[in-house]
Amino acid sequence: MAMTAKQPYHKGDLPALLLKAAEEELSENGLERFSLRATAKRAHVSHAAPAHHFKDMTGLLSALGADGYRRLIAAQEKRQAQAAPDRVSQFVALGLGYVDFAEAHPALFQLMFASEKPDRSHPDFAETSLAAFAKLSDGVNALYPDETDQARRTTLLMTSWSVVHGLAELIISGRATAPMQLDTRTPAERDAMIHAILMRVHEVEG
Amino acid sequence: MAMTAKQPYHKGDLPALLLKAAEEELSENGLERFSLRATAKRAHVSHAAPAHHFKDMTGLLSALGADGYRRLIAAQEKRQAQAAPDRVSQFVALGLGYVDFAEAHPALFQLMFASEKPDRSHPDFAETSLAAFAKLSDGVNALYPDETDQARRTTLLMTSWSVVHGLAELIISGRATAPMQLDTRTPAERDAMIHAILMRVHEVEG
DNA sequence: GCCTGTATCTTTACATTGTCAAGATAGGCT
DNA sequence: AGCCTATCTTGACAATGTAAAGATACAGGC
Repeated sequence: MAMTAKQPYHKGDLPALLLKAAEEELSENGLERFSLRATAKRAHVSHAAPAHHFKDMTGLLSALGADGYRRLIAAQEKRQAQAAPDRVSQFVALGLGYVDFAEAHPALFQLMFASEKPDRSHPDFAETSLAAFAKLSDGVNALYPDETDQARRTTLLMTSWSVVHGLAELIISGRATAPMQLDTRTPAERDAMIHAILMRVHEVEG
Repeated sequence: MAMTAKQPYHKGDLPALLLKAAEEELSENGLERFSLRATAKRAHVSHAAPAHHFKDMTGLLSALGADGYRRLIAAQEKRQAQAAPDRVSQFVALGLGYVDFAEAHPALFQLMFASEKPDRSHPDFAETSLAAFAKLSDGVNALYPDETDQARRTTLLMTSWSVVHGLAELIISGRATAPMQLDTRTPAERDAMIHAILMRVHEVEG
């Protein structure tokens, strides 16, 4: 996402400005109340300005979603950098980063995974979402280096993905708050609970 | 215009008609393109007619969501009736019914679990969603009748719920199709895969 | 039987939305 | 300099959810 130093016009880097404004709108109002015109207004441009950079709302949200995948991966890598180097710790870090991201950017997370507003065939969106999938897939495979049965690998991958994705969804929709008593947990307790949930899927010792 | 004999008014049971129309709209257009006016048009009433029975769109969708929870439970019970009576089979049936429902009514599922359009404090919505949660919770507890540690019970419940909910979300969003090759599976194969994924969480023998 | 009242439904109106088309602006290029 | 093209603004349009006012039809009291 690095931008060139040379500003194209008098307005500054409008695409970046719009992406920033769009995310702020998303955070404040949620995905379902997202408005293109409000985004333009927040960026101090006319309501039709976004159309020239992103063709329509789908284009803007596709670009924003692609950015989201990059930041999802970054959140996972941040956790991995803090974690012990063994396979299990590295795998759990993937899940913790996944949940971190969902909690920090719930509307963006929904945009990326549970919305038809972005265009999944958008080049950037498709590429980054595939990269995120590949990262998770690699993490699961690294947990079971000796597993050769393809069907079992699929089961392990889908179980891992399902549990972390489902947990993220249940947390950001507020449905996990009461069962897990999340509002009375310290960050360390929260991490320990998520660790226990994620590793319940795997018989590997951690 | 011919009138029915006993129905309250000349129009028949409009609330039920609207709920049916709303669900058809939801199925055909998805949650994000749902339109109250289109629903009214489908029911052959004016666009403002729904407001008198359900105050606004939130009211209609809350009622529809409540209906969804009842049918989610029904889908689970149908699977349970077909399954063997042992605890493990009954538990897996809960998960299969959960996924069945999500696949059969993806937009309704999203409305129930991943939307802010319905009002979760709506009496009917709150009650039925709680009943669905209780059913799942009971199923998990029945799997571990001897478990007394509350923290472990919570871990087991949240892991089970996360994995089945995440799997449902990944399936209906199309993200599980390729990894699981769902488009080349027979129903029996699909059930076996889901069974394997769900039971990966539990060390109980099945 | 008739009249009033009330629940039901329709019509009208309004602000907001996304998108398109036409006009305005300004920097780049020959 | 003068055209050109990308960029942005303005204006317009259809669709949407909601509220208010008008119309309709049944219920109940007299």
